Amino acid sequence: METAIAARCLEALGSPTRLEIFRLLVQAGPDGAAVGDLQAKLSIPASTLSHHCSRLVQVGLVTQQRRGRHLICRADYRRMDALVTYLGENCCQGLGAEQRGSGDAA
Amino acid sequence: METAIAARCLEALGSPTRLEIFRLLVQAGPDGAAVGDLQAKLSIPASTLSHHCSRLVQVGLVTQQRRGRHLICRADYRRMDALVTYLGENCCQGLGAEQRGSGDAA
DNA sequence: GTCATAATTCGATAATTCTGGAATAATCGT
DNA sequence: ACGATTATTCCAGAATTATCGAATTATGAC
Repeated sequence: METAIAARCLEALGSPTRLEIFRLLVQAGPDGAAVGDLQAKLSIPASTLSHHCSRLVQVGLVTQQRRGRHLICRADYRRMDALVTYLGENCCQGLGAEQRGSGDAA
Repeated sequence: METAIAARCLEALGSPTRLEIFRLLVQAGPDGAAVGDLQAKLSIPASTLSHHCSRLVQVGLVTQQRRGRHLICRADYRRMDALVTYLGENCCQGLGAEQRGSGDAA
């Protein structure tokens, strides 16, 4: 993953609301969650939520699929994994992601 | 790590310039790098760079230490590791950080 | 076609962040 | 003390992002 792309993903996740949205989608698992479900849990106006969702879609962290009147959102684990891998390789003492954590804890 | 803190860290890294600063500091290793060194590599005005650096310091991803006229910056691996762990545990299919990456690459 | 539901897009305002020149502070060498 | 170096803080303007009501689009049910 290129640095510019990583930065865009990080920025997308760098909002409390959007991070929470993404977390909810991860919790929802492969079935995903409709925008309306997210709205019910987050209690924010529909238009605001829609903007946040499309931000996550734009950077590829979330995918959307129409299902009738519902728009199902799903976390794109592939993308997220690439981001975490990028951070592990570029921002963590130069170790690959697989080796972290073996040092001193706390 | 709390979600609110994680979001702040992600936002701090979510700028191409700041992500590059952090990467440079990781590359610099334990010796760190002076603000001036960063400026030479990034070619941005001193005041702008200073703002970006303090943003990273504010969220705890970077520490600073005076050494004579130089202000040495260092990546705080502890903090970064906590962030990556948070992402692994909360945003990656519910797997702990230790299990990622065993699937298909690409 | 009409109505209800689900979500987006429009449009405008508020708030925040980014940027960088100028002034200031801190430190060192002489 | 003076000058040079290093970096911050002050300040203001530019640019971006956030918020959300109202209007619009899309789909399904009848």
